[in-house]
Amino acid sequence: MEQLIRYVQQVLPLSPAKATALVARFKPVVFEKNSYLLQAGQICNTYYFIETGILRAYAYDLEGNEVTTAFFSENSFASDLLSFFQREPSREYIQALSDCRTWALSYDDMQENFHSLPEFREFGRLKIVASYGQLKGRMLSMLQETAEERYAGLLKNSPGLFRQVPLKYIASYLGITDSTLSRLRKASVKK
Amino acid sequence: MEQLIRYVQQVLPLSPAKATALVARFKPVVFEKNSYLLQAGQICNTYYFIETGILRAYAYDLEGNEVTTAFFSENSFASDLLSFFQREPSREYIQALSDCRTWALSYDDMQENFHSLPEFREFGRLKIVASYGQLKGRMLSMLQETAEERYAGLLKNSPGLFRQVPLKYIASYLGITDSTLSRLRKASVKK
DNA sequence: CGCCGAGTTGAACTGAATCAAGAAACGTGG
DNA sequence: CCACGTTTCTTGATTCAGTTCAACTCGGCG
Repeated sequence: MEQLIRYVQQVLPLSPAKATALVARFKPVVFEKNSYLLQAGQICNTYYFIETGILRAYAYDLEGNEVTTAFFSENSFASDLLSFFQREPSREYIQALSDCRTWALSYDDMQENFHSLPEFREFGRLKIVASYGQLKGRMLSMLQETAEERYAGLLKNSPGLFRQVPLKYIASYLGITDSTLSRLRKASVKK
Repeated sequence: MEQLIRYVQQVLPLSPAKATALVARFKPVVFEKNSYLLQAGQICNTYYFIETGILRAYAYDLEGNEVTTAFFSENSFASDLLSFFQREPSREYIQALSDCRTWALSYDDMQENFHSLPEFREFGRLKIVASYGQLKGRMLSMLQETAEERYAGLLKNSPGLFRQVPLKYIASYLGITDSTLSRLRKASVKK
């Protein structure tokens, strides 16, 4: 719980009392490796803070291939924001890639927080704008960069990822095949 | 002005009085073709509703090529949301591709609205979640679809674009060269 | 021990980029 | 309103990044 409070305070400077109020409605939930926090077709009803562990979100494309849309690591939030806020069925799965300890906030509790805590509104706005920014950055990298540049960028920004998750998930996150990722890795060792 | 009010009411059902209050701070501004609503380096300070006209947002990639990141048409909002909400310099240009009539809301006026009008908070949240959704859809289409599928999709969803803006901008929006777009167009005529 | 998922590698193939040239449309000044 | 220069768009030839598919290795696990 302290970890979540510290995280909130680092996003938005708040007194300990306010910060504690903000997180009061989060409930502890654990997931074991390979279990699902969300399945396609469900309305995402929970906003999770990940205390330990790592997750991925993925969807299926038209030909039935898995596409990894996001990774969620320790000290960050996991959720399908679209499904969560627009109250519509998700097209994604969110799966635990390791055993995970999380803090869960339900949609209703979040609404309560929005109504009763102005700071929570601010926090929410900051978080969604940040998510928008991440998505936009990734979007631009897909438009502008080669596979090699995207690989190099991810390796630089999230070196831990390569130690924690199977390469095939990383490949589909980068929008390339696992063969190509393997070749990129080989090439980058030589340099 | 009535157009803006109608737009607001269609996003969020509201009484005429409330809707009018929501848009009270918007000011009319016109732009002529090829002028800029925002330049890279500036902090985006205005949220524009486009009554007539069409705009595009673009940035430069590492090699100095223009990349069109978005189009904004009549009856929608134009802004660099990241720069606007995070109060940091934009990396994009927003340019009028035709003469435009707009309604402009400044950052400060938006904050006022957020504080004084709960409905505006709701409206704002809906809009940013919708923008997030659009970006995510485009992101997925970049990951999953071929150039041809993306072209077909855009043609289906925004046929008007092809009549209003130069193809080279559409090409860079799709993440392809103008040569390739030209060939795709030729191929799709044959079918 | 044998199997299975994860990763690597090779060879052939392909979608899209590049580069360069030409045609068509556009707008600007005389 | 025409002439000229500038974009815009098309097209061809070539190249290249990344895919596909299949074979093979390796490490873990039942």
